[in-house]
Amino acid sequence: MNRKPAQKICVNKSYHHDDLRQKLIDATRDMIRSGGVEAVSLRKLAERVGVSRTAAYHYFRDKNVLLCTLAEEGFRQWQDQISRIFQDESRPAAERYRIYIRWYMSYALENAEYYDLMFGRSIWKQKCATESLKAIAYDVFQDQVKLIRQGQKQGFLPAGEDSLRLAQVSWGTLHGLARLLIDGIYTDDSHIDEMCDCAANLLMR
Amino acid sequence: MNRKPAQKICVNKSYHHDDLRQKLIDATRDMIRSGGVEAVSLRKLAERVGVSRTAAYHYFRDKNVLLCTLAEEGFRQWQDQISRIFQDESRPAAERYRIYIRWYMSYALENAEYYDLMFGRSIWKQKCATESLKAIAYDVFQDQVKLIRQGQKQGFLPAGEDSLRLAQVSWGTLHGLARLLIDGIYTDDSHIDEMCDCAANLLMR
DNA sequence: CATCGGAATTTGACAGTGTCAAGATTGACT
DNA sequence: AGTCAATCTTGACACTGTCAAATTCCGATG
Repeated sequence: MNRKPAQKICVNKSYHHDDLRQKLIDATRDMIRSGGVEAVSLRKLAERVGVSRTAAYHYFRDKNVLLCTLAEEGFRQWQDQISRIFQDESRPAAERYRIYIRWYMSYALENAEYYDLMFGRSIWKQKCATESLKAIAYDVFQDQVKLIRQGQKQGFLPAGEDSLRLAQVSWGTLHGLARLLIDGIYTDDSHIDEMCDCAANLLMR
Repeated sequence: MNRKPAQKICVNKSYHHDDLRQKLIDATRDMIRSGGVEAVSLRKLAERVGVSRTAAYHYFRDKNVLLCTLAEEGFRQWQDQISRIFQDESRPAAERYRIYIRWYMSYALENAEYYDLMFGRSIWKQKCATESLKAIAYDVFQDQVKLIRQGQKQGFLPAGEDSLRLAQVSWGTLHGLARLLIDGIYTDDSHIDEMCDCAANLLMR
């Protein structure tokens, strides 16, 4: 129990950052954007923020919770952007849906690492997802089902199919294409618009 | 220079297993099946085979090459099974395609960890895939394009679409659904057949 | 004003991981 | 018998996530 008062002069530069939590989140987002989820290391993160290795554990139970927090943030923006697309009354509903498809794919490719975080196995496999993350994701999917049902009523989506199944399959199509491109299985990304249109043609008629 | 005859008396319990390479592959396959790609550790693998930590490095340049070898094996079986489905002349072509879709999904779910290896990011991202792996995967995809083109000629797939795009999108649909289920984003796996049928309905008409 | 509690942060430690460089062991061939 | 190259082991390094136990600090209480 020694410890001299000593260096309090130069203040809490070392101890007590304000809003370390937010700083951690911001830095993590940066790391994901540049190097992907796999490049996120709690130790590098700490070094980057200028704090000790285990400091983050005060704000996030473990690495998984930190990642879930980021993913949650992603889903909120995702939801915003989609609702913005479909609120644009200046275009016919069917065209909005085509735009949505193109937006989906370009978002996924431009934010590949972030998309991978949100929809990747690292977070969702075997009950890793936070309750609040599951909640927002479920919400987003429900929005999707509503849009599909609406599209069926408006006549540009096949009315014969069950709305839930149609939502699952149409999301599956977009997600599948996105993943195949992001993961590097489809190596030619110079015909994405054609792929989008082809998908749209199958869905809408 | 093949040293085949060379059968030592007995011994070599410690040094010189025969066909260690194959033993490593087999053990790795087991580990993948039970715990997934992420559960594969070279050290555990070595311990399991009864060999030292770095023994595997004599047969595989690194962990990635080992995994690619396994994936390659998977693709070969994959190709076999598909060609078997489409060679069954007792059923009409359109029905064969429906069967294929159901087979795809059930294979993916029953061999989730293996599917994840074959089509997962861990292998394909940023030039990790072996040349021979890329070759067989490309081959499988080309088969797919041929089947699509054939289906278009036979009239149960939309003739207006470009065959390549249609192959990309249809695979995308199946892959997307498989991934969403495997990765635990779709949590309800009790309506898979309905999802398959819905996908088939969109594709064929 | 001193002190004390609890929150914030650090240090130390442990069990993992992949992989490299060097050394040890072996069987086959001369 | 001796050599050689293939095979396998040992040692080491730099990473990783996370736990337990210190330490440091701020603010409220006496």
